[in-house]
Amino acid sequence: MKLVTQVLTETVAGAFEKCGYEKVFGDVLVSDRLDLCQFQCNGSFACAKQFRKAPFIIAGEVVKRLKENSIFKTVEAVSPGFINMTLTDEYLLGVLLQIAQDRHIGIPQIENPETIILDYGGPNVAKPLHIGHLRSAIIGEALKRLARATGRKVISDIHLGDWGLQIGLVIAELEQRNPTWKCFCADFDAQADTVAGLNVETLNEIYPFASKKSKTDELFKQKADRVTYELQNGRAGYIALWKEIMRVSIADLKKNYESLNVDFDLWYGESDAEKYVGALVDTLGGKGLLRESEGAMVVDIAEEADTAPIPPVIIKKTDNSNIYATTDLATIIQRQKDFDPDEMWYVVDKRQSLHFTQVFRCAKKAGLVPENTKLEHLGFGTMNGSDGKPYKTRDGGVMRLSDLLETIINAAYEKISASAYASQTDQKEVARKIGIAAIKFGDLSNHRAKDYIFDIDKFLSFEGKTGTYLLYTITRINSILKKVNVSSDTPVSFSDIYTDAERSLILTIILSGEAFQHAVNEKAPNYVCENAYQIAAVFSTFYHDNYIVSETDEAKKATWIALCILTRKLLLKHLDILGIEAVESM
RNA sequence: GCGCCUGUAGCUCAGCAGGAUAGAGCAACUGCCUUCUAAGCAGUAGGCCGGGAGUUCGAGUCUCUCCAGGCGCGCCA
Repeated sequence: MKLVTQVLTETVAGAFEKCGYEKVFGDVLVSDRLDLCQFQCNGSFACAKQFRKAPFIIAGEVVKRLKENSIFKTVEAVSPGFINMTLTDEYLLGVLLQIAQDRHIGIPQIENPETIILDYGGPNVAKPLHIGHLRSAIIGEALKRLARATGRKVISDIHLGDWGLQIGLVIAELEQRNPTWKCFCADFDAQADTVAGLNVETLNEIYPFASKKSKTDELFKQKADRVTYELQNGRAGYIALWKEIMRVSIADLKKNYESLNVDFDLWYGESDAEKYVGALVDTLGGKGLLRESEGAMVVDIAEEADTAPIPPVIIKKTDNSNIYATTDLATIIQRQKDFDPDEMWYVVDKRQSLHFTQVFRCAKKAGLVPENTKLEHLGFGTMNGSDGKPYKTRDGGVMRLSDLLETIINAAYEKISASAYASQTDQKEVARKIGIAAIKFGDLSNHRAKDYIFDIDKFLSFEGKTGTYLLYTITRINSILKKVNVSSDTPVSFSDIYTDAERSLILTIILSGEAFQHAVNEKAPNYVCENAYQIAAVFSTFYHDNYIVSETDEAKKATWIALCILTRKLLLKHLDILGIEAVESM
């Protein structure tokens, strides 16, 4: 269905045209002065300039035409030239009913859905998830759901870091510790020989250890580089061990992402792009883009308009092994071949923006994707501690994602245990949902590209503008529906608007479509958060002012219940898009 | 050095397709649980939107400049 502002824009644009002006001046916005009106049009000012006439006069002429329209309760020209509009209650109720009956509850659908590959998550195998991985997962998941909710086709890919030096480091360290393992023998036979079993704990411990060691121990670093190269070139023993690392690590990752309610269509990794590296090098070579520089093979991507020197992309390192630009480019070839997408979005730390500039330019230059394919890096900011520096645990280490979740979920559990409303059976599950909601909403309500201060106490309080508040609002609605014995999927109807609080709620619900539109255009889930909070807050006022269960006027009561049902449905939709699960009671 | 990003209330942040009185939450202070969950509601107080200049009828929002902070700048990802 059409957005209300869109319908009004057409109406007002028509009025401008009838008055002899141009339609472009008819843009209608949600009023920023809700005390004066619901919608406004400021086109008279620009129109005044062009037609050399006072804005107030023009607004007056347009308003005269608009008054012929019965959808307005009031429509007036206000000095110095605003056009202020307020819709009739009948009209609002009509739109509300449309939303209630719309398959997409008023979320605008795109006409020509594009196919988008969404690359987020990006964890490294053999490396425990820490809070640095949180944002990519949360933001990427929300963007995926948001894009899908507005009709787009999205294919999500976790893009595992499973093929670079980090694997070489782990294998090198394993080899030093267990030199007798069969997989390290030159004559390892993948058919006959088996690999020693690994577990997550070992892997989690070994990577930080090896990484640190490589910085001080030059010989070890050289060994890791050699292992990386040999792995990428198919040494059987290393491949077999790598497969074991992958098996253990992916199982653990799946568990972690599942607990965050994050899931991927594709569990591809850098290693899956390996088979396209040959094609990449051929293409680049064939187009004469590849050149040797300081022992490495590179592609120049600097452009004349650049305000800063942009270094070339390294395709092959001095030792002929691949680097992340290589696999990213090879991955683009793979994605183009498999899905022919219209867009590729990368939800990756904003500090990598130079890297993506290089990769995207190289991809375009080499014709790896059609000219009009959009390649976009959606960078996000760092999660800092209250000291403004990257978040650390008390002892200065990097905080494990699982530890963070546990802390918050435990706090939620304590609160739940004290509640009179929580059912005894699923308190653990309810606590988990509340904890995840708190973390996700806290993250997503910040602007994506900005760094933000992560204050764990703020999350533990479960008060104010939080994910908890949204879940709480829904449980209140659930409670009412239970008391009046009405199912949440009962078809709704609305007889009238009885109170101001109600009108505010209705208007907020109606304007949700605009919020979703804005969110998807800007690829900014924080608009969804803001809108969800608005709905919940306005509902809470309405809830506080009017007692629904005890209402004796049947028509009024039925309308209010209908409002509860619709509010609940819409809030659930917001939460779903944010990747947050609701609870029945808490 | 060059480039990118950020600077809004005591704190954490929205707002940045330019519009009429700059919004939340937390913290502080007042009220409200014998009617639907007080994880709530209502209210008070708190701002030269980093400084300066410009564009505009109109700037927190656009441009320039200065200041402060963060980040990035070839073989890690």
